[in-house]
Amino acid sequence: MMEKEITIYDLAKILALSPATVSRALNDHPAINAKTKVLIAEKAAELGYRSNTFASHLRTRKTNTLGVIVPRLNSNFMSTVLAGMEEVANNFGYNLLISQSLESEQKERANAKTMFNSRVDGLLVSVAYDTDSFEHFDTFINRNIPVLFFDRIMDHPQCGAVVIDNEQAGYDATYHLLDQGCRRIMHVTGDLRRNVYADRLEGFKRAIAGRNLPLDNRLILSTDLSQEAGKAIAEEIDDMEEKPDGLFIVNDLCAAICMQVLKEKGYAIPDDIAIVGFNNDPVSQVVSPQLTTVFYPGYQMGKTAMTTMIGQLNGTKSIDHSEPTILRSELIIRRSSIRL
Amino acid sequence: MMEKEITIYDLAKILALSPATVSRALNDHPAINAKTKVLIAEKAAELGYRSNTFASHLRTRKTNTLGVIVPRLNSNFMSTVLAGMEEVANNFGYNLLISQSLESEQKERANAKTMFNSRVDGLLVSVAYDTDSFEHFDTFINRNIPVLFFDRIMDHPQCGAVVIDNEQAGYDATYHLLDQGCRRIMHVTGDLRRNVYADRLEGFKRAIAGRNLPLDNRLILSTDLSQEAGKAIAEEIDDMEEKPDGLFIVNDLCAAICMQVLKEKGYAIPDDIAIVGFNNDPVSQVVSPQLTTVFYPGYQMGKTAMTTMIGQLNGTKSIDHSEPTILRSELIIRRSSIRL
DNA sequence: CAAGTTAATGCAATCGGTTACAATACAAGA
DNA sequence: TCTTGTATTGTAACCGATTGCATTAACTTG
Repeated sequence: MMEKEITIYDLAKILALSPATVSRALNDHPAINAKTKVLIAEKAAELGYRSNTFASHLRTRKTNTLGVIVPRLNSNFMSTVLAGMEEVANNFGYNLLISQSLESEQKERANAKTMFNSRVDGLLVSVAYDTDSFEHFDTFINRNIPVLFFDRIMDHPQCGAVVIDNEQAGYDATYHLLDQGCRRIMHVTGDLRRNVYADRLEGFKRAIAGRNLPLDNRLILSTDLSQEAGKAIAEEIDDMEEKPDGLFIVNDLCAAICMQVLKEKGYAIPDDIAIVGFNNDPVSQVVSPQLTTVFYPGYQMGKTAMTTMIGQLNGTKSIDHSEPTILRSELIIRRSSIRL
Repeated sequence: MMEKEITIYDLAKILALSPATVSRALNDHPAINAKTKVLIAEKAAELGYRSNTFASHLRTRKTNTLGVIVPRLNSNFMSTVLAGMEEVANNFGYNLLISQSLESEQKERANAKTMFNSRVDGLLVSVAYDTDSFEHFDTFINRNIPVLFFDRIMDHPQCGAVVIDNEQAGYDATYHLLDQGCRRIMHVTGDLRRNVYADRLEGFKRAIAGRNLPLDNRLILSTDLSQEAGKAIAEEIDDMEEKPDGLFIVNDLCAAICMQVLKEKGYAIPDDIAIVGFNNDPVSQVVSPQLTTVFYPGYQMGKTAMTTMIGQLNGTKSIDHSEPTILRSELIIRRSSIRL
């Protein structure tokens, strides 16, 4: 039952050729006669030959493996990103080593270390919630291993980045709420060290300023965007004297929970408070009223990031690291925010 | 900047020892003097030595990499399973090669092939929706590479399996609906080739039979459990003459959408129709009324599956393949089904 | 026909650990 | 003192693919 693994030496012996010729033929080397190539390819297929990647990697010092570190896998967005990455990586013969940091810098460091020891050819990262330091990526930079950030990026002169225009998305969402007559909009965001949250806040501020409305800092909340946070926000609103008439929470699940609690407390959505979320997560469609949100092009982001990475590895594309690649996002208007 | 990679030969030369001694010391071989080990370990740490896994794998014919194939990553359940697997794998120094079949047998085959060519030491699989054949796993079995199924399992004498007791879960959910006074329960399930769905159906039938109620086959629907399916089911119910008073849909998102559409059509939940979902997905908590569902112990399942796999690889645990490992699930009762 | 090209293939070293089989040193036992 | 045993370290042959540098045969050209 247990079949023996067949090597280029076996093929060479059977075909009365040298291992070198077999190796070159299998790699489509131009110096090898076309007929010989066919012969070797056929025999290889017949005997179920598969290249020993370890021997190959040992010799070439390339692993054909790329590391991916994400905060969590369990979001619709992330798994879509990964599907996009996987498609491209597969096409180019790369494997993916995927791990989650679970939003902890410590785990992110550990993951990075594992990736480094696995000698990935490149690293794609969406950084954790509380990551402050870049130092665990320095080892890669020092060894000339490309690091590319996506979505949650870090600013580094030698690293590429793929993002959506969070500032614009934040602006659009806020503008829409203003457009629906909201004048006192609360903005619930995440850790402002992360570009995605900081940028959305900027967009929020720009939209407010655009209407010459005052910016009330008490209406800007930095939370962990968890389900508990959603509940806490609703409680807090209920306790406020001057209540907001609009709510822009940059996470759908958090927004959905918050909306649910507000409804239980008797607030009418969207009439008392109009709500906008972020990500176009499936929950945004099952809550009632359905949640206005921002569509995040995950699949596209994954494909773009991977294409960029592989382009850089192959040296075909020289990456301009000065500016991140920016993808289009889109405001999806649903009933949670339509007041007119 | 670009640092040179250090090898055991470098260490050997610096310490005036042989590469063999260095290798053995680093692997904690008993024949090596304790002091020598310390000496070598210190020097290795000082110079930032990292073992070249390819050389090692080439020689030992082990990759320390395990393949994981899942239908999709984007469910709370799956990513929790993976977190559990990752934790255990990390502890034992294994890497994970993760890929999604996107519910397609074809893609599952492709993934399996990639895993095979990457020479994973073992494979953990939750099979796709439409997988019929086992043949793409035969290559692993033939080469004595252990294959372990989890959640969506295939019956094979040489493969282990980790599951929840789907029959019991289906029974409990149905029993609960009956207990709430439902007498005409509709069961919406997935592809009955999959154990998870077939078993839940069995539990459903057992509960119905337990009350001496008739089994109406028109009330058993096999769907793809998608969001669209959820909508279609609601339409179908609305068109029925004898409408069900209970609804057991084995997927939370599908159930949530169905409930939403039913509500729009004027049905009172749970009074007209009581609803139970499956998986304890976050959506089950944000819909109103909150959805009764079955808790799925994902983290536990991941840990158990990985522990079993690694135990088998190390030969420490001899696996009993005749019976799958069964984990406890739990019915979580929420307002969508409480009528009394 | 000799010299120079071109095309196709082979030789052998290399990548960096691992490990079977010595080899060495020193202490205990005869 | 000589033998045997034990503890430690060394030698060298792998693992399988890659590739710089020949080598050989066949073909052109002056």
